[in-house]
Amino acid sequence: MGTPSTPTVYDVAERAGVSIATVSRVYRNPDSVRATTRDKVLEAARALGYVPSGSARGLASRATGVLGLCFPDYSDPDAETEALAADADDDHAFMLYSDQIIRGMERASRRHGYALLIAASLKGGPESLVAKVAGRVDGFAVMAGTVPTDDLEVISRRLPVVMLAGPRGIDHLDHVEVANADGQRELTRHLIEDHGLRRLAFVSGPPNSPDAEARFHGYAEACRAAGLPVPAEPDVRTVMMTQAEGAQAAEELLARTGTVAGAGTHERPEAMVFANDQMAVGALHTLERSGVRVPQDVAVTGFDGIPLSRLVRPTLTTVRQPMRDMGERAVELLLRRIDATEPGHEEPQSVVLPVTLAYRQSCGCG
Amino acid sequence: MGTPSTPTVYDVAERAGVSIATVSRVYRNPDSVRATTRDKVLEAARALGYVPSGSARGLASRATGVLGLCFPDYSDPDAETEALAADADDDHAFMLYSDQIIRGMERASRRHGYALLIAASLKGGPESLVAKVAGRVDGFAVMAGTVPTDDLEVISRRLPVVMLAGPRGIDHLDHVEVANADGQRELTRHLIEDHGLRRLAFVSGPPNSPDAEARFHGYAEACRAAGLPVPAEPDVRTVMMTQAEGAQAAEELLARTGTVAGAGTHERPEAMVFANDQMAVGALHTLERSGVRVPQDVAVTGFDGIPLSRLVRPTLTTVRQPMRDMGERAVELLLRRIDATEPGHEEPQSVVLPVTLAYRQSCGCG
DNA sequence: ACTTTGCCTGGGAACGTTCCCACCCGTAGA
DNA sequence: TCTACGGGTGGGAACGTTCCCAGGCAAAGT
Repeated sequence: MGTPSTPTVYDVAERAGVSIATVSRVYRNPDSVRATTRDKVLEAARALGYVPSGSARGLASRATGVLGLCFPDYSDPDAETEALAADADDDHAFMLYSDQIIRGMERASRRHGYALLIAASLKGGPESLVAKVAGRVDGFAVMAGTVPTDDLEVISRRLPVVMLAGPRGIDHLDHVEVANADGQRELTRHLIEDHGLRRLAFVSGPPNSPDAEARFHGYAEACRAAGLPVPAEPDVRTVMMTQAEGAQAAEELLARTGTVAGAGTHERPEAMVFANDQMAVGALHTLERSGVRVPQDVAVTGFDGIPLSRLVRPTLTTVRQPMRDMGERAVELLLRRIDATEPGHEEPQSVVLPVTLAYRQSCGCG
Repeated sequence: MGTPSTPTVYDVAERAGVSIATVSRVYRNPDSVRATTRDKVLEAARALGYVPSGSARGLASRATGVLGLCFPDYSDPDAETEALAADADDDHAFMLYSDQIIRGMERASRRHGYALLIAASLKGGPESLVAKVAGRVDGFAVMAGTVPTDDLEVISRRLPVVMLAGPRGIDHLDHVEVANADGQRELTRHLIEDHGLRRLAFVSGPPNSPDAEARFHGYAEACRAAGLPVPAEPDVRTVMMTQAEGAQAAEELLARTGTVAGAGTHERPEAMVFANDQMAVGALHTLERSGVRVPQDVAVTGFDGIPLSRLVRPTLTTVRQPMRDMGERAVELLLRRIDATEPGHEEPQSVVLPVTLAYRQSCGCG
């Protein structure tokens, strides 16, 4: 009694001389309360320092008004390396994917009256992360590889989940991705047809990276379309797709140059096509050190369109991904499910966002 | 009852043949339950697709495990203008302040086992924003000018609130800010002493911007220290501190050059000191168009250290703010309050983060 | 064989809202 | 004057957890 640590509807009701139902109404549906009563309540609330409990409300109304986003741990291995092309302590000026997606989701959420709960996966306890978010939102988006599939399977039975940029993994989930194959195909076509390059090499990531795989397929398709030999496998595969690995991959490709046992002469590729910008940037450094000129001696391309791609010299030809749109679309998909008043489970929807090409110096354009 | 839309502890308990208390224990304190029992429960939960309700938990335990952040609406007037120095559709590659603070807070929150709830203030309903967040978190940070002071006053009586980068407004709040005056003073000293400039002009924002005011004070102090006339007011004031206004301010300063009625000859300033980077960048454009060379004819400096400041030509000398640290410190302050087991209200704490100077081309360095 | 000591587990009261229902009462229609 | 109607309000049952308190029971101590 008296003044408990945090005032509740009861306290406000008592002070205003009304029932708790009326207090609730004042906040939920102001128009249904007579003006004078409303003012009394508001005044009491102000005096008491009353703030409605989101938890209690969420419990009673079975809706939180919050959307969630789970993304991978920020600190990627390149976090520091990235800085080498810029002021040392300025690297945090660049946005990561997650930042852009956050921005997109935040915008869209806000527009629809939702708040956004974000949580990066902690290597430690996977369960803790999801559990924390899942129980607290009306629906959420997951960046690929953030949440164990098993957990996702369970959770997605209870609330809307949309998968971002990944393999759809669980087949009944909505998901949003970018046109990886299309982008890579077009970029490759550009190298072949517009620049007349013939000997290409593709550097990919691990086989379990759906993005990298899709890009490789686009690359292979372009080769087939141009009548070039169609590779069954990427020329090089890396594990983490980092700058360091990209540098190493470039080295390896250069090393293969020359005579190769049984295969006759192996000429240096005219273009190194990387599955992401990070690797391409790493390669750029290696090539420069080796005295190989880009793009005169060899063209280099990336994928993603990270800010660094434009700062590096030569500027990197790449494929830009609309990460922000991705966030926005994710929200739309979630809301569609949430608003669907629980009736027929609609077909899982899959959105593929178009990418845009950035032709810059490293391929001979710009 | 059969299979209600969403399973609860009761359903799990029933299926596992235990009490709801045990189910709860399995999630909250696994070690307190015998292994075999635990497995039964987990198995039942999995089968049912059970996800603990965050709302219910929050209600019962009076803690949400979530920290909040309210920040101003993203879409600033310069959003598009910014792009003019870069690829047209690439402007979203740059981080805004809010992004960096989000990143900082997210990192720190995660480290301490909290999730982050973010919400930008919607011009429309101010109440709705805060109410939504406030009731749902254990404490939150507010960027200056995002939440009406009255609301803040009420809310801060109920849970920890820390003010970011603003006037502390309400005096019992913790707050975090950067050393605006120090940075501007040092930068100004640099112009005067290291470059030997004498005629400086300061372009500030509106009087109600505490940041801009603090910077002006630092500027004035440096003038006094150098024995130069101490300005009582900035030479120019803008309203929104945008690029456009910066450009206009530069024009105005140039226009003042020449004979001024009654004031004798008014020489062109040797340095234009802007209270933020946005305005400085705008000025750079104007000066270039006017054929005024930077830094030969006039030095230009900004404040903030936005990514654009390094991309623009000449590169902009500025003061970098550690926005990310700001987010981290904010979290620390919040946790301190939260963990304080409600006893003596500690003194409100005020953290001032040091800034770092970036001497670049626009002042004659770099 | 009889306590004592703990480990596990079950009971049940909060936690602070929302929302359906019922109730009161003044006004308009008959 | 009586009935219908409807805006405004109060009562009280959920909502799904957590957590304190007991109680049961087996292993260990006397």
